[in-house]
Amino acid sequence: MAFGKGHHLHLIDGSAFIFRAYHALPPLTRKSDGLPIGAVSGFCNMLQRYVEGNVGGDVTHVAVIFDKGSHTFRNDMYDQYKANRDAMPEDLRPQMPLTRAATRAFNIACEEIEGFEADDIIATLARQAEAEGGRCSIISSDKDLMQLVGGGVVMVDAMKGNKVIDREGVEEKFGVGPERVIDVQALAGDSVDNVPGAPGIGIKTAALLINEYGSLEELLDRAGEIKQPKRRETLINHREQIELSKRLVTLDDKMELPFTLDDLEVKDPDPDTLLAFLAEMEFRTIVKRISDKLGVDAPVIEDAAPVAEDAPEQPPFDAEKYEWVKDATALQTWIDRIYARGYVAVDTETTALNEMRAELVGISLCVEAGQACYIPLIHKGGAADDLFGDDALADGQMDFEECLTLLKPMLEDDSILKIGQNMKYDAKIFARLKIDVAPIDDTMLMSYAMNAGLHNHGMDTLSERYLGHTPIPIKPLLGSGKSAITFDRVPVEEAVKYAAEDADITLRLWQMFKPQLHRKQVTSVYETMERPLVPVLAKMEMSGIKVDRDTLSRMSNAFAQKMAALEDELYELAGGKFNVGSPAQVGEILFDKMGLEGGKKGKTGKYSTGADILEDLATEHDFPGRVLDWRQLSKLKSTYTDALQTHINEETGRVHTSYSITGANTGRLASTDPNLQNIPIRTDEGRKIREAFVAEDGKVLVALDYSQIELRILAHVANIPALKQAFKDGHDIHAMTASEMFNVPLDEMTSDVRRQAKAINFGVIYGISGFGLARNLRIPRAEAQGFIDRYFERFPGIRTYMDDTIAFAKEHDRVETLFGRKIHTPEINAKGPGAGFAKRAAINAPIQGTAADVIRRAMIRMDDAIAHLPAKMLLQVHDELVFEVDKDAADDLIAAAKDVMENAANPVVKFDVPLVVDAGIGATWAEAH
DNA sequence: ACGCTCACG
DNA sequence: GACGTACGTGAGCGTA
Repeated sequence: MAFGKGHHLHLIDGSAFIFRAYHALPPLTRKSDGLPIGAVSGFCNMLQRYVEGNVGGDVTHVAVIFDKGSHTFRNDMYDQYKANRDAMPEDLRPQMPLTRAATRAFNIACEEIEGFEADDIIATLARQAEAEGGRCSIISSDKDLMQLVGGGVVMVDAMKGNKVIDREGVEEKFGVGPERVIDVQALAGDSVDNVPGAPGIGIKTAALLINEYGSLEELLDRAGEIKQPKRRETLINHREQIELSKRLVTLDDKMELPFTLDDLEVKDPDPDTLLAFLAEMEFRTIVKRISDKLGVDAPVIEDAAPVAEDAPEQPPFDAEKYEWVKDATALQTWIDRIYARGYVAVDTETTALNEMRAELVGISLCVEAGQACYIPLIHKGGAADDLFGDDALADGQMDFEECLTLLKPMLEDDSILKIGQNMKYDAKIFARLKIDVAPIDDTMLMSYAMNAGLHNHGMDTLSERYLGHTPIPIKPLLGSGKSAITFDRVPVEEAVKYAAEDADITLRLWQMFKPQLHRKQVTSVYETMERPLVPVLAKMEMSGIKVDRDTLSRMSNAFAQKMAALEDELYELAGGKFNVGSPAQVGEILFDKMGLEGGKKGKTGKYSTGADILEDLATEHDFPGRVLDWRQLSKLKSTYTDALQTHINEETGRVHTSYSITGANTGRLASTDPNLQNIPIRTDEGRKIREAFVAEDGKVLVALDYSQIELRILAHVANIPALKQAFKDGHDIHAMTASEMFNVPLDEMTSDVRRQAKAINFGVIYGISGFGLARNLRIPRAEAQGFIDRYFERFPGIRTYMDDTIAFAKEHDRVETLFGRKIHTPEINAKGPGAGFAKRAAINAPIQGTAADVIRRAMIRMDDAIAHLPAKMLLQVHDELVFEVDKDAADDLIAAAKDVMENAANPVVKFDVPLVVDAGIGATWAEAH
């Protein structure tokens, strides 16, 4: 039957499928021979899901289109086309032919043509289908294909839940109809494909211009009429480049193809061929699924692939099935189910992301994959009550207090495990409502324990990677910018789908991760250093630290005055007004206007004006020094004295940061909203900011910090006798290093020599390089290299440690801390400049990570150790803990806390060197440190 | 949204 | 042999 009216052609962008599969899955290998097959596996799953999704659909013709080779006619037009693409990963290359074989095994047409991109073939076929009066759906999210939409052609974005992109979708993305997409692309260019376009013009501006002038050609011809001088010149000066860009982005839709539309007719796969291929790949799960579906016996796979165990059969996600809990009877049914099961996934919806300010809006629960509910509590928008802004409660919601009263016993029940994704957030919301959620599990922390370094651990990432499911995005529900609404304004109907799905996803992730923890040997890391931190941090964050607004405000004013004075001086020196805060303008004045030497342009074409460069120039001119002074004040004012005031909570009068447990790959915490881990201390002026951090009346702040913890850990792991002895004897480690290296007796040590040794000591922790040390010490590179050589000569154990660490990383794609925390280093075997980064990170991670483990252990034990004292732990700054305590109990606190910190490694790790903790007391953080 | 700059350990 | 590099973070600003 010839393709024509009533027929529907599906064109699948093969490369997009492959890359998505590759990035979505861990690097699986075939068990029998170690052949990488992660991408093939994902590709087959996607094909299978695609085929299933279209059973009974109206698809009549289908093909998967691939790219062939990397050289196309576009490279002949422009040699830089796609020149910035990274090389294909080594473990993906051998999988490329297998994806073609997989396509054929599914009996789907598989096409690729030398010298052309898949997009050109897709364009040609789409136009042919259109000409024959049929329809065409392109399965891809590549915006380059949007020019084809219209007539009978649409795109289907498989990444976004098969969202259909039609004419309107294209207009939304490009601001013009499909016919003008290439005009917009020609102007905007494309950094991914390295299409130059017109410098400084993005999609928004391009669409504006094209809509005004009708077409690119018209625009270029009448470019002289444009009012904005910069834009006018850009278009006139870059005409050729823009026209080239248009040719690059225009798809060839008139290729001569060695096959016809009729050849693409949908055919059922041959079960034997398909199963044989899948069995050969050792895809146990998908073999079983397809055998069951076709009603045939599954071929025997000798060696079970490990994927199968991790991916038990799960019902598909179906937002329509989630329950809207409206009353106590319905809720009680859920509570009964939870007790029958022993565990429940919980998620809260609130009015804000800041837990200290957010109000609880609703709760979702899930007890079994696919079976979840949402309990809306204070959604607005019931009876129209426009006088009061529609603030009436929506119908179908149970009483707030009644709901909490019913849930509280369950949430606090020792026998019911509460599972969450980032449970610290939900626990804090509940804690403010006097509910102590325990015991808990946290899928985000499980992922972190298993996969630190591989990817982030947000719900969207985890769901996509491990469940192959893209969660309902929150953006469309809340909107953005000025018109954004809070979750209590989301219609309950929509809220149920979104909120219940989160609990559903969390439960499914937990079911998958729980058995993996053992297999990946991170159970103890998770159970001793991740999960127990949740209540500890929640408590610290809720305590907050008192910050004195008046002190900050006074400092702000003083800074503003000094800045204004500096600005006047700078304008004088520059011979005119300019924006001191603009690095670009500072660079121009220094290097163009004043003609100073040493201007280096970065990749954006701007002069670099970092502090190190300006410091070098300060000897030649007054200007750069003044800029540095101004910058320091500007930083202190905007980031600290001004911004910090906005973070003072109205109710508590204190600042409540939020610690991210999974924020840093090494095991360190990260502090946000505000970041209290980078409050100034290095300069006297900045240090004053710490005077605004104060204790309540009758109390004092106590700061305890580990002395040289990373160097002590280095001395231990690299087993350097001289360093270990120096720490045991309590000597000045930097002076000792200097003495050993430069053969200077300790009593003749100069501060300068000690400073250099200190830089080397730190450099070693960071994965030292001659270049880095030279820059840090401002000495010639050869001299720096000489220092390093001498250091390694004197402490050969350090070099051995570094080599061993890198060898371990190369073999296992990860490094470990002394406590067993695993930190993945996926780039360690990469070629190119990335390799250097990866090596240094691999050297640093076990040291920084072990120190992070030590303080985590201390924090977890601290609660009990100081429970008998009128004291609270408030802050953690990597190697420092800050407490607030009644004045007369300060000494007791110091004794207790110091003991916990110094012995935090015991009994798991027995350090050869003592861990020493220094203490300080004061009315402010400045005094205490 | 992204790069620059700079605050901390 | 050249190239580009100290490790780990977060926030504010200017610029597109």
